[in-house]
Amino acid sequence: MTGPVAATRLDLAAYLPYRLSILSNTVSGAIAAIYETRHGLSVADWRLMAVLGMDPERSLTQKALCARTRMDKVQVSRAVKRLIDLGHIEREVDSADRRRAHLRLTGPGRAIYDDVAPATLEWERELLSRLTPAEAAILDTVIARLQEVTDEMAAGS
Amino acid sequence: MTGPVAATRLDLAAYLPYRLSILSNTVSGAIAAIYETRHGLSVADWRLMAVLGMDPERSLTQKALCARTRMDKVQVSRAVKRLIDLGHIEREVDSADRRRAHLRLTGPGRAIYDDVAPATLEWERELLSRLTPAEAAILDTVIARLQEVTDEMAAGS
DNA sequence: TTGTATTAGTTTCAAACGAAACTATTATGG
DNA sequence: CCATAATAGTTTCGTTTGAAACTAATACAA
Repeated sequence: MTGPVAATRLDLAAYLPYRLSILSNTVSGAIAAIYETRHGLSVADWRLMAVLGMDPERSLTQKALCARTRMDKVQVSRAVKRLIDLGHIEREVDSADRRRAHLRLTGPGRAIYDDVAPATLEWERELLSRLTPAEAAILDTVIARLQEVTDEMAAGS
Repeated sequence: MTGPVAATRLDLAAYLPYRLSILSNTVSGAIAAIYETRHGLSVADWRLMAVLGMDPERSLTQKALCARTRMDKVQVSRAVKRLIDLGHIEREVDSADRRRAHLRLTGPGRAIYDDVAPATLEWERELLSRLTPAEAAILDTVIARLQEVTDEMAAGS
């Protein structure tokens, strides 16, 4: 095996992007099972409800939801429609600019939020309990840094 | 706002599963652009080629590819078919057990591997260069631990 | 004032995906 | 020896997704 060729061999098991993907998918899958099983919600559905539930008295536009969740506007549009049809959120057209609408959780939507949010937070706590405080702190820093760097690299393209 | 209610509010921006998902998607998206642009390959396609390229002299079955990539067998099946149609991999039925086939990169497939693998490794190196060696080492440990724990929690369900 | 650019969100359509069922082959136990 | 179970992989079909185009509304410049 020549040096140069061996040096460029990619070992998936050690490759950070792959490991991040697998870890993220496993984690998300486990949590998605919670709200899918209990309330028939998709990942996109819950993600919007999670943002709207942060401050239930405050409404958000779809554009704002896109920004907060980093989801594509089409995906947000579809999830919003589903959640309205399910009666979990409601829409109020902005009289100052009829292109947009204000969205907020309904009473039933809030009940679902109050059921799911603690469960997903508990799941996170359980997971993080396996790390030392120092590890958790560094993980937090590293994720923030990698996100910033990757966003920069993506923006530079 | 009452204590208990406020305590269970979920802040997506601080929520580890969400942050992992966003980071992973951003990273994977950037890398996927490399092989999609250069060779028209999907994430699934490249993932299989990456595994087969690790040791080109050795063949693997679809079951083995599922294990190495943690991909669903249907997804592997579809990607294998596509890669065979593209001429990037070839299949040889196992004479001892005709249910399975041995898969390996073709010459052209290997050329693609030799083009993409270094580029994706370089991308990873560039990303990791923004971490200190200590941070990178802890990240490695933490990802492994979290994967193990999440797999356990998933298996316990 | 008006034509054009931009914005916010929706719809269309082809491709991809997920769950379930299926086929071909081999393993196993009575 | 043979019926059944299990395995490896494929196909079906309905749903979801992604890219592009579209609609309605507002902003802006001449």
